[in-house]
Amino acid sequence: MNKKKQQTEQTKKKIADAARALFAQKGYKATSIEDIVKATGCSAGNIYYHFKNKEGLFLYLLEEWNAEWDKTWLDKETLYPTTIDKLYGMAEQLALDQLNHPLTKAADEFFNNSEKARDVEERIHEMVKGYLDFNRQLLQRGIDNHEFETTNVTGLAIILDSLMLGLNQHSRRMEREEALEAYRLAMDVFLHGIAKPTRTR
Amino acid sequence: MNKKKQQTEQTKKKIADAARALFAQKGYKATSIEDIVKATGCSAGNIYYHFKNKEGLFLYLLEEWNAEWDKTWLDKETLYPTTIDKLYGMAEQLALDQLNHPLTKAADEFFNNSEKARDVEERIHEMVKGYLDFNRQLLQRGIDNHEFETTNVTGLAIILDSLMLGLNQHSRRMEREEALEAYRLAMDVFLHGIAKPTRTR
DNA sequence: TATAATACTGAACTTTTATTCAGTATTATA
DNA sequence: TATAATACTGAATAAAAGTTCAGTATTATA
Repeated sequence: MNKKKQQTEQTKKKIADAARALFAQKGYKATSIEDIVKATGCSAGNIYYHFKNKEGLFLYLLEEWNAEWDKTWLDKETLYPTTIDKLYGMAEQLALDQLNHPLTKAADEFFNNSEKARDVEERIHEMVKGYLDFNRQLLQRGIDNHEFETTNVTGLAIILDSLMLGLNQHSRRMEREEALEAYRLAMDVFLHGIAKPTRTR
Repeated sequence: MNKKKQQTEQTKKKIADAARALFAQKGYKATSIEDIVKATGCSAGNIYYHFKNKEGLFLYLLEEWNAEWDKTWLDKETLYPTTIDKLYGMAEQLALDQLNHPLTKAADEFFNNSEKARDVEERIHEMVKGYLDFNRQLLQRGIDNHEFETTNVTGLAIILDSLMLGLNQHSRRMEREEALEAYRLAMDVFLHGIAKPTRTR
């Protein structure tokens, strides 16, 4: 009850690694099962033995990715004293993540694709909810700390996610420093706005 | 030299109208040429007589759409006294446009699709540049009017576009009023930020 | 060792869909 | 009216790519 499990783990990892690299490089649709077959040396059938289908394989990678993001974040988070610092930290991590690991492009393609099975649609929806919850909790802490003056936490969570989502797309055309700067600027604006402080709001 | 041109115009419009509705409803990839054939009653060959290919047809619709957006905007713009008002007005128009005319979803699918011809990639890039220029000019006017305190106009143009881009995605899951409110809130944040006005920046 | 379970192969299947093109019909030109 | 140009037909093409499955090999179980 060991050599089998070990083998399965190893093969699954081999497929996942190759698929991740290919999806990142070529995009979701442009990466065929045949490509993964060539890259791994294992058969098409074997891929379908370990993963439900192409969508399932990609979802697996997405969730693995999310889990790693969370882990990295938890390690960092305590280092940031204020919520404002945390926000800048989050923006930086998102920027770096995107620069190092361009699965984001394939993810956008996947999310925006019109032909998705019902269960896939649901899992994506769950993920989005997860991102929003993350933002909501972060912002709520800022409110509790009296760092922010706002009531509509849910609304702001969406604004923040929108900002990151959009930047994610734009930063694909940027160099490393440019991207990092853009994410910082986005946080500046999110926190302080651009209007002169007349504050007639 | 008349009945022919008239016929061409009419057919082209018939195809464009049907395609627009289908793309909006089903998405880009999920809309087949066959669908358009059925909806218009004209043959597949005829579609290819009037448009280079499926991509070309979609690009035609996109550019038509952009042109209309500009026209609508120019009509409204003068009604807004300050740049701040203009920004809220722009956000509202984007929200409404998206609510009434969900070609945006298909457009995202199209933009994010990994398999695009070189010339298509370029036309998309031109469009993005157009959006950024639009933002840049708007913001520059605000600076000239001393409404904003900022120097990095180009950076802010990207931030603004990112915000609208991301909201565009989120607002698909919203009702009309909710979406409008989200766009307004986004503008509030863009202009004033969420941090308490300590302004240690 | 015999049997069951698991891991894997790879060719064939299936389906989908954009695109073409030889040929026809309609309208403009001279 | 003859000829050229334009508008259109629709069946055939063609190529891709995800998925399946009957069969084989390897390992666990009893």
